[in-house]
Amino acid sequence: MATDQREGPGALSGQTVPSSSVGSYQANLNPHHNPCNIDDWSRWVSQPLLVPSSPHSRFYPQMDAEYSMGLSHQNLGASNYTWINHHDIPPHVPGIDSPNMGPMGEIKDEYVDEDKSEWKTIRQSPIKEELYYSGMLPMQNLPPSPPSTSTSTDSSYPSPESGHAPSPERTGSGMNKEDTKERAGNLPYSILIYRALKSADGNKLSLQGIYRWFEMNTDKAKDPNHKGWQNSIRHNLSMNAGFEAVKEEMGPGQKTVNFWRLTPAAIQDGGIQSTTRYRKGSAKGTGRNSQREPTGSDGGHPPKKVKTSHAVNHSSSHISHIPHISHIQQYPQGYLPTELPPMAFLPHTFPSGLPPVNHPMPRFGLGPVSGCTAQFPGNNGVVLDYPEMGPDYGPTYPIGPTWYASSTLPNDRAIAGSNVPAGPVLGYKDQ
DNA sequence: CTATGTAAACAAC
DNA sequence: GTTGTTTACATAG
Ligand SMILES: [Mg+2]
Repeated sequence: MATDQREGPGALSGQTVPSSSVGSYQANLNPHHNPCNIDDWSRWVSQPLLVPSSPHSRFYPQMDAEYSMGLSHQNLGASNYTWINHHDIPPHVPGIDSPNMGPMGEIKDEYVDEDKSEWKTIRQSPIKEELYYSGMLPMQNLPPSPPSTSTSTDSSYPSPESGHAPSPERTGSGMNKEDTKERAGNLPYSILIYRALKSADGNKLSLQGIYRWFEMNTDKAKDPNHKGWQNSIRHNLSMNAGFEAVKEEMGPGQKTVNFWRLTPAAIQDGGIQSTTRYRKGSAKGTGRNSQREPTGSDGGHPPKKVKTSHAVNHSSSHISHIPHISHIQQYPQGYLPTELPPMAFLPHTFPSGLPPVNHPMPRFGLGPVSGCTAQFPGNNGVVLDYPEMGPDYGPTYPIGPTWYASSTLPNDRAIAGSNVPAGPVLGYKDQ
């Protein structure tokens, strides 16, 4: 069969934590806010969390009320990601069962380092269906696109998104056909890819990012009927001129990452065109305003040269002082991650030893992230730095005026500023 | 014919 | 093994 072995769920899941401030959730008009449709936002509302001092901590966490999303660690192991998605876990009711409350409701004041060795055993979980809000995707935070005055003479797809983000759900009963249709349903790959990129910051995503998007926003990745979906995606990316590959340098000497980006034309015309134009002698679309990728030669060829761009600097100028942090590193150009490496959602094992709680996390692009830590050789700990007030990803605790550490876990070396306005300034905790 | 999905060969990493 | 490019084949409309 020699089937393309590249299919199937591999590394997955990018994600984001809804960043709200204190108390209850309310519509966030912040353009950076990720309006993902999760059925019950209240479950993700920041909750007061008293972070106890840890003898292990090198920092000096204050006892100020801290807000955590109640979910934390991400394992950035090299492989075998799998997210946990236990629907059997009762919704977390803010205020009722605080993470720091014991079975009896008592507040735990003892911090116990989590045993990460345990994570490995937890990790093995089949990817369940009906995950969260598979249908939706953020179709906002994009510069006002010019009216889709599709002037192309060729067949171009009508602007896919008619304004609204497909609603989530399909679990259980409700699911009107319209939903099925408007969702990522049976739309062709080219359009889906378009949507994926369109929804991404900078209209670009890595191949893996696109895969992830498909996994969470379409059925292609789950449905056994769609076998070579990844192959198809690649095929479309390559063949459709509406998608271009761009190399992005993450900094001097650092690795360059490849992204697939929507062509300006594709964005302007409000959509991409048919990927069809194989046919050896198809003089179709080879003409001027065609968005077709001109067919050069014939075989499996050297990857086309890709354009190079640099990450944009969205950083702020000032940096807060970070106590007890060494190797403070600021990305040369204010590394604004386009997206993060694949991450897995692991159940949050509370320090108190309570049973782990697996929150269904929204999974998709990292729009609202303004900064993040890099992957550490050997381990984990990526921290997302959100532009909004509030903690970043993980059970942060203050280590300074505007800085928060992701946790006190020995292995979580990463820290990031939080209330810092879009400060992609990172620090490493002394090991 | 056109558009789309798949498979697959094949090059370059 | 992954990422890209491109041809070939099948099929629906
Ligand atoms: Mg292309």
